[in-house]
Amino acid sequence: MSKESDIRNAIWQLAFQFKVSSKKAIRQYGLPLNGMHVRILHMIGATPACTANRIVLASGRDKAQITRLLKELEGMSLIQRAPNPDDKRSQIVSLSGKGEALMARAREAEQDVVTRLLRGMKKDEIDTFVGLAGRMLDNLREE
Amino acid sequence: MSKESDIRNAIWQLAFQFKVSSKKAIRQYGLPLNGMHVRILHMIGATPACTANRIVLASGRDKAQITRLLKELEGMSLIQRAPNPDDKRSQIVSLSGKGEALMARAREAEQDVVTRLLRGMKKDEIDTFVGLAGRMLDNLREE
DNA sequence: GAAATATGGTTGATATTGTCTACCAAACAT
DNA sequence: ATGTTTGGTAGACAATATCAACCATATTTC
Repeated sequence: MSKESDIRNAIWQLAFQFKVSSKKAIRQYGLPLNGMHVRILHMIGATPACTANRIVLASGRDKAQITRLLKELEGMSLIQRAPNPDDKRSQIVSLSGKGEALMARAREAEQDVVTRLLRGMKKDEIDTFVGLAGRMLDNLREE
Repeated sequence: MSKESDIRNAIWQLAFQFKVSSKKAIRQYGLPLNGMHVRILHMIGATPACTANRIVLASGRDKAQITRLLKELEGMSLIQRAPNPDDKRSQIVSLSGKGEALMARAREAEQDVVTRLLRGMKKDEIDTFVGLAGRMLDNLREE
């Protein structure tokens, strides 16, 4: 198997299995969230003055998709919106109290998966992996 | 940002961007294939006595999904089926002449993406990444 | 200051990928 | 011979992704 196949398979298989494991963990915790919900909630929690556009930029996803996801999260009362003082077109979204509580549980669920993922790995190996992944991502984005 | 967030983001963002770039390349080559089509065709090309079940096991995907994908590829005359001499329930699938030709083009398209992905990276860095990814994948599968 | 262009967000429509269940024929175990 | 498991298929639905068109607002240009 060529180098090309190796790297492609590695990324493809790892990402899929990781997603499946995370989804299973979220489900086992009884959380009413999908993968993208959790990802978006993490971003909202970690981003001051968070707007839909910032999530679009940070995630690389289509703005239509992000708009829909935010609507679902709003419908579940996990986030709240406030007018953006700097731009009448947009709103600042933030986690609601319920959203915060739910995200705490989600973090636990995901922590379990990451612990399994990284078992037997040294800190510098993890850092190496993240660093290499970052460089590859940068390479792809240069276009 | 915690170690947990780092690794999760790294895998998530890299996999997505890689998929998007690959899809774009396939499209630019004018190939009538989706991501999963290309993946499956690769597997068929690389697997002697290939059955649906072997693809299910190798890819981790649902057998219903694999069945549908194979049907689509058959419909596009990219693969052909022959009775499995060892098991009357299953068929051996292989690339047709047309499938071989199309896969040659797909490999070119994907080669371009991998070349960009790996730009500025040494062979041992790539091997390290693939090795680390493999270990993580193994960790997740242990359950 | 008005007009043109770009941007943030929304909606509609559709495509692609994924998941779960039930079923049938065949293979395997008892 | 019977019961259980397996390979594959089909139905139904869920989740994720993409593209286009639109509106209100912001920015740029003249």
